[in-house]
Formats: sequence, structure tokens, C-alpha cells
Amino acid sequence: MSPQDLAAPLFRKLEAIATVPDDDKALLRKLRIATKHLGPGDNLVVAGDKPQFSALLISGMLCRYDVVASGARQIMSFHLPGDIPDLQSVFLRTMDHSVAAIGPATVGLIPHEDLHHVFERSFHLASVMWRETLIDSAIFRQWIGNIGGRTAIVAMAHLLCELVARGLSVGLIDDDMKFRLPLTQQDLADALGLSLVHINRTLRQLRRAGLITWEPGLLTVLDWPGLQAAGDFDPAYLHLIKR
Amino acid sequence: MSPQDLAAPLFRKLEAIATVPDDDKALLRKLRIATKHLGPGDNLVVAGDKPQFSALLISGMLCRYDVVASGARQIMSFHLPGDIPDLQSVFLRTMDHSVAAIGPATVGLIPHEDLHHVFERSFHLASVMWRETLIDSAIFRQWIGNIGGRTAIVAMAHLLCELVARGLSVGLIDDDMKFRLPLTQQDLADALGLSLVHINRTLRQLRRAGLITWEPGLLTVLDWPGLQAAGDFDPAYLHLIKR
DNA sequence: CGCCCTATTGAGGGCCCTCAAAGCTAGTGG
DNA sequence: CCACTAGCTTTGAGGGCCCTCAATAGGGCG
Repeated sequence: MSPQDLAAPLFRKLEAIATVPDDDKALLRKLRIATKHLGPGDNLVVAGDKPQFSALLISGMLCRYDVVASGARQIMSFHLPGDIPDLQSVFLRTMDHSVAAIGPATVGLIPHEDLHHVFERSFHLASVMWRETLIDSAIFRQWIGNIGGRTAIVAMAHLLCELVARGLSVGLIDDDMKFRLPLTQQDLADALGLSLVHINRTLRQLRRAGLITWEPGLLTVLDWPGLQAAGDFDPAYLHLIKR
Repeated sequence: MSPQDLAAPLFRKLEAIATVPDDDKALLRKLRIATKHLGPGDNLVVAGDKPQFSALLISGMLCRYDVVASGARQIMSFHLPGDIPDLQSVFLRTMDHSVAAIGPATVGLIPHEDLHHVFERSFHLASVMWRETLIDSAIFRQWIGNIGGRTAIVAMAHLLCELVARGLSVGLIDDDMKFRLPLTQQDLADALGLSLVHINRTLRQLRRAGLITWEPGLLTVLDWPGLQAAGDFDPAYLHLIKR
């Protein structure tokens, strides 16, 4: 795969949220990107690491997580192709959480040095990427409200809505509303702070309500407006409209 | 109060996390800052607003919050003097949450235009502020783990630890470990996603364990290491060490 | 003094947890 | 081709953490 192809998911993502002039694209094409493959559950970085690279997700799915004293794994975000989940490590040297693959994934490692160079050369690109990290923040905030203020079934519907809305925005879902997700029910449990058993019962409720079907690796949305209503979902926080 | 005095909490905050050269300080001193006073509960900005200013908190306390469908208020962060909680609105035009005062507060409103000018002139300052928003992100992530993965008493201890650690870093707490906080128990309930009644019982447990005393408006930490242990607290995520 | 907001305590109930066991699917190797 | 294993999913039963409803007490302020 050529460097251009590697950067393609990044362009698609950036153009979903901002306008990217040609000279900025030229700068991005000069980034040195080293491909790396990850197996299911493999850690990309671990809390305490001081990485010299940030990872652009090319295919598959990543999550950020941390482990609390009780031993529970708390997932704080899921990432789709085009995301750079640990972009923060350019400015915060020590990782305060871990990043791992959900299912098999391919990432492109970009040296911090290169990113720093790009940001200094183009304040516009820096601000687009800054904006990117601020949208991450908005997603974290929503996640807090989801876990703290909603019941299991509403929270589950909201989480699925977020994934679908983001998947739609980067073209991962066709009109058939089928979404290939390597998530296990344990992953959902760790994300919502609920038990595996309760996740299973909650998914069954959503299935019986005719909103979704769930097979391992494949989410199908049967009633998109209905799912959004069930999840108290308003996509405004994803800031998908270009400024 | 002169502009220099207004910017003082900002300098203190920035110097807690980074080195700020004199020419950057000069840039910051040129910011137009308009003072505004808020009463308890007053909204600074509301979800859906498109503000033209960002607010530097000068004195008092702010929180970010959102209201979910059930009517519950979910607080996603507390802010201390020196914070700029809605700095994001420079890059994300529409607010996806609200910011309100906890108790009486004074803020300095800074035009987005001025901030943009500063960021373009000094990439170093932009990156320090970017870093600032990334630390906010880290706090959100920790908050997710706190609500999703910890029991009420551990979560409460953790939240208090975070406030104390941040208060210490900006000089709001003396050696006596007494911290003036205008928080009510309802605020803590909205922050932790728990009921007011349970907050009250949880605080009583922490008091009886000899870790803190709690009077309305005044938190006293009796056993700082003990509180950190009770809260499963590791301050690394606050990134208080200068890079 | 009376009002309002906050804090405190009791009692009963529900959402979600833990423990446990069985079914299902895919991959492996004989 | 099929036994075997490992991981994920599904379902049942009982229990605990935290919720809601309710009432009293306390404190600041006009």
C-alpha cells in the first residue's frame, strides 16, 4: 500500500469535519507512516508508556481503556478508521490509559516529530486536528452522561447510535444499515460499566423491540429513528457539520 | 482590577503545567478581558449557544453539565480559577453542553478573535492551551471510569481527591488542607450519577472513617494518603508535571 | 418570624450484580 | 471426517447496592 492509500482514511475523516486545502494535503502526504498489524486484544500502547509515535487507524477497530482497582476494565471510547486515538501523546508524553485492538486492526504509526512539524507549518491543520481532539472530548462527556444518567437499555441504544452515526459519517455503513463491528458483548459491558449478563439481556430487549439485530460481528439497524429515540440520541455532540 | 491581575490566575495555571516565555506572556497581556459576575447556578453558556467569547475563571467555581431525557442533570467537570472551561468553543462553534456557576463566581470573557490571534502568533502558546484541553480530556476519561467502574464510596473519594489535587496545584489549599468549595451535596450527586440520599450516606462513611470533614462550603482533608487510597487515586492523569 | 434551601435519617423496592451451567461456533489436530 | 478445545452467547436464580418516597432538622435571609 502506498503512502497515499495509507493516508486515505485520514483525509476522509478530516473532510467529514473540515475543509482541507491542497497544500495541507501535500503536507500530510509527506508524513512518514509505518504500517503495523494488531491481533484481537493486542495493546497498541499501555498506560505509563511514553510513545514516540501516534497511530492512525487504517482498518479495524480500537478502544481506549483503563483498569480500575477492582480489576474491571473500563472502555472509554471506540475508534473507527481515520481516527488518531493517541494524538494526545504528542503533547502529553506519558499515557494515562491504554489503547488496544478490538478484533484484528491495521494502524499507521506516525512519528511525533513529523506531526509537530506539520502543526508548526500549518496552523490550519493544527486547528483541524485540535478540533478533532475536542470532538473526542465531547464524546467522552456524552459517555459520562450515558453511564451516569441513563438506564442500561437507553445507554446501550445511545452507544449503538453513536457508533452508527460515526460509521455513517466515514462511509462504513451502506444503505442496508449493516455495520461490521468486531465487538463482543464483553466489550460493550466494559464500555457501559455493566455486567456481561446484563448486556446480553439488554441486547435481547432491543432485538425484541425490533430496533436491531445482533450477530457476533454484525450489527443491523432495523429502525434507525426508533433506535435514536430509544437512546435519547442527538448527534449534535459529534459536530459532524463542517465549520 | 487591571488586566494583569485578571490574567494572573491564567498565568498561575499555565505555569503549573508548562513553561511560559516572556514574549508569550506579553501576548497574553494584550488579550481583551471583560469581567462578569455570576450568582449560584447562573448559566454562563447553554447547550446550543454559539458564543463569541471564552471564559477564564477568575474566582469561584464552574461546572459543565448536560440534562438527559429523564430530567437528571449530569455534571461532567468542575472548574477552578485559571481554567478556561469553554475554550473549545473557539473551534466547535455550537455548545454541546452547558456551563454554570457553582456558588458565586467571577469570569473574564475573552473574544474568540483575540484567542485565535494569539494562537496564530505563537504556536507554543497554542500547544500549551491545546495541552490544557487534552488534560480536560484525561479528566473526562477518568470520570468515566469513576462512574462506570467504582462503587459509590470509592468514586466519591476519587472525586474529592481530584479536586484537592487540582486545588493544591494552583495554590487554593494551604498546609491545613482546608478547601473552600461552594459545592452542595446535590452537585456531588449530579457529578457522580448517584442520588442525593446516597451521597449523604457516602459522605458520612468517609467522615466516620476519619478521612475528611464536610461542612457546607468547607472540605477538610484529615488523612490525605488515606483518602487517596480509599479513592483508588493516582494523580498521573492530571499531568501536573511540566514537560 | 417565616420562608426556602440544604442536610439528615428511615423504610421499602427495583435495577443490576454475582454465581452457575448449558449451548453454540470456529478453529485445531489426529 | 470428527473429537476436542476455547471463546462467546444465552438463560436461570438469588442477593446487594443504590433508588425513590417520605419526613424531620438545621441554617441563612428578608
